[in-house]
Amino acid sequence: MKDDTPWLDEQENRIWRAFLQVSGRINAQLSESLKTTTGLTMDDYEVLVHLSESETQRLRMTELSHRLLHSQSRLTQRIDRLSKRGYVCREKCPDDGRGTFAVLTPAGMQVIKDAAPHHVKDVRAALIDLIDPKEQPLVADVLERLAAHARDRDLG
Amino acid sequence: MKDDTPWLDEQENRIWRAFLQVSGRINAQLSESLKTTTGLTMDDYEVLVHLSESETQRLRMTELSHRLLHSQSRLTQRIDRLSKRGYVCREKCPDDGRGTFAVLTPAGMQVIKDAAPHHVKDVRAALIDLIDPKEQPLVADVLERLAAHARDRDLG
DNA sequence: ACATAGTACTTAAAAGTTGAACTATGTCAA
DNA sequence: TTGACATAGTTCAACTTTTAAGTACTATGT
Repeated sequence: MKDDTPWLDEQENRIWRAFLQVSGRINAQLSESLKTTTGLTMDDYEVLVHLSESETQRLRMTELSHRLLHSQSRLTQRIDRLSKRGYVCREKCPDDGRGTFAVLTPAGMQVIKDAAPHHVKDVRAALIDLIDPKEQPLVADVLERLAAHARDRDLG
Repeated sequence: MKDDTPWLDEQENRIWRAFLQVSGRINAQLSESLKTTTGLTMDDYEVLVHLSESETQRLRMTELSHRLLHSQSRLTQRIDRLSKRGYVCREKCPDDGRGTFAVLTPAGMQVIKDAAPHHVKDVRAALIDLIDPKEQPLVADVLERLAAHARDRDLG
């Protein structure tokens, strides 16, 4: 490469390093905690959350894989495992013969309801409660800007 | 569970969702980019960075696994692969018969030197350049607070 | 000096992920 | 219609990570 991108300065470097650490560690801690209290991985939990938030407790496979940032084959296999455990099932999409819905079962709904309070507590302890309410608007703003940018880049 | 942890409010939820998205997407994008420009995964790159920053281009396996947040066996196998490619090698620790150093080779040093400018450019594009310099001190502060907390929790 | 416990790392098998190929269905223009 | 192409989802082989032992050495107490 031959261009003028400047190196990261002191403060930029601190941001980058801390970001790496935080995203790695928070994820690890939440996974750990979820697994011991509910037997679910973070990925499992995220699947169930997205389904539970859908009006009809169901989402198309492709839509769900986009939301989770998972490949389709990864999702196929995760849904296989979750349905073996009885937390989701598949339904053919009536409008499109190619399509499949992942559907949350009552058992799945129960599991996530049981898990949620623990999880919220962990999210607070690892993230939210460490950000002063006065800082929160700016943090939310920056994070959403980053998220929007990353999303655009993934698509457009 | 039976306790008083309050649910996440609107703003807290925005922070949490955006955080999840950002950490997932930035990681995916940097990996993608690293892989196409240098053939390294993010994990490979991180190994080489840590070794290159050590005074003597070497670190004990356990120390390295802690820094990377990888299990020991995961690191063992990653070092196996990197050493097959000639970027690192192992050396017995003279002071402790149980110990092993992972050591950066000249080829490894070269690879990372070639990769770094691309990577910095990507980090800027995905993260740094999207944070206004006026916001950076606060963001650095918050992220380091989160990192410190997560680190403490992992150890003590 | 010897047993016991603990640490550092590796190995092997199971579980999960990736990426390409495959099946089946839908769309659209000639 | 039909043929070409696109889309939804699954499958399979190669690869990576996890989990659970296993090996080898160090530290500690008697």
